[in-house]
Amino acid sequence: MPADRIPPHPDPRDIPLQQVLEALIEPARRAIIEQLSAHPADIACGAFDLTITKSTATHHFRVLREAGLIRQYYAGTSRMNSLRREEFDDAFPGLLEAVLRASLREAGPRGMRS
Amino acid sequence: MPADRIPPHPDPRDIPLQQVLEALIEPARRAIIEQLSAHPADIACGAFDLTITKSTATHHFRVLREAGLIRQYYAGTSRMNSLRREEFDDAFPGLLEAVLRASLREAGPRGMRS
DNA sequence: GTCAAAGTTTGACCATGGTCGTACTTCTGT
DNA sequence: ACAGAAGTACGACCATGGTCAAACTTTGAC
Repeated sequence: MPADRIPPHPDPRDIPLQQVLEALIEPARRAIIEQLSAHPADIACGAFDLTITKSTATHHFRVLREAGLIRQYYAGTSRMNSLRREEFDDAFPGLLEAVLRASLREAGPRGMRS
Repeated sequence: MPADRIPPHPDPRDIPLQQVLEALIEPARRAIIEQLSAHPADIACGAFDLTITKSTATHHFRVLREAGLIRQYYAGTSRMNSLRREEFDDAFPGLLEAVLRASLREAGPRGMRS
C-alpha cells in the first residue's frame, strides 16, 4: 500500500502572507529555494548543499511545503523537491522574484565592478 | 544645540536581505508600512493605528528605520515618519510592492465577489 | 519656570522557532 | 529475508525577539 507518504500540498492562494514570510526568512530555506530555482531538474532532499543535519532539513522542507513554495513526491526512497513557481507566483506575484533577485545579488556577482 | 536626536539612516543598498525580511515579518511593522503607503503625508509615531504600547512602537520604528524602510525626523516634539519608497525600491526592486499587494489583498477587498 | 505631551531607554519576562540526537519507518538491492 | 539508504517523528535545549512597565529626556505652551 503506498500509504499517505505523500504529504498535503495546500493551494498557495489559501496561505497567509505571514506564513510565506516566515518560510522565506530562514537562510537555510532560502538556500533551498535558490538551489531549486537555479537547477533545471528536481532535487532530492539529501542532494542539497546545506550544512545542517537531516532532521533539521526535514523540518525546513516541511515549512516550505506548507507555505506552498515547494512540491514534494517520492522517487523510490528519495523525496524529490520542486519549486511551485507558477502557482506561487499566481498567489504572490513578484514576491519570489524580488527575494531571489536580492538573494542572488548578495551572493552572486563575484568579481563585478561597480 | 539640536543634539543628535536625528537617528542614523543607512543606505538601503547596504542592508542585507535578511535584515529587510526580519523587518517586514512583524505584523505591526507591516501595518506601519501599509499605513504609510496608503497615506499621502508623513505620519507621527503616535498617529498610527496600532494596538501596542509606546515603547513597543518605538522598537518597531527603529527596526524599520535601520532596515532602510522609513525615514524619521522631528517636527517639534513629534517624530514624523515617511516611507523611503524610491531608495528602497532601488535596492530591493519589487519587494515592497509584492508585500504590500499581498497585504492589501488579504485585508483589503471588502465585499468583493469572486 | 513649570507642566504636559511625545518618545526613548532600560530591564525583565516569555513564547516562538531553529537545532540536534535518537529512535523509527519505508523502500531498494542482493 | 536482511541490511543499508533516505527521511521522518519526537523531545529537549537554547537563542532570539516581541512585549510591557517604569523611569528618563526633550520640546512646546502657558
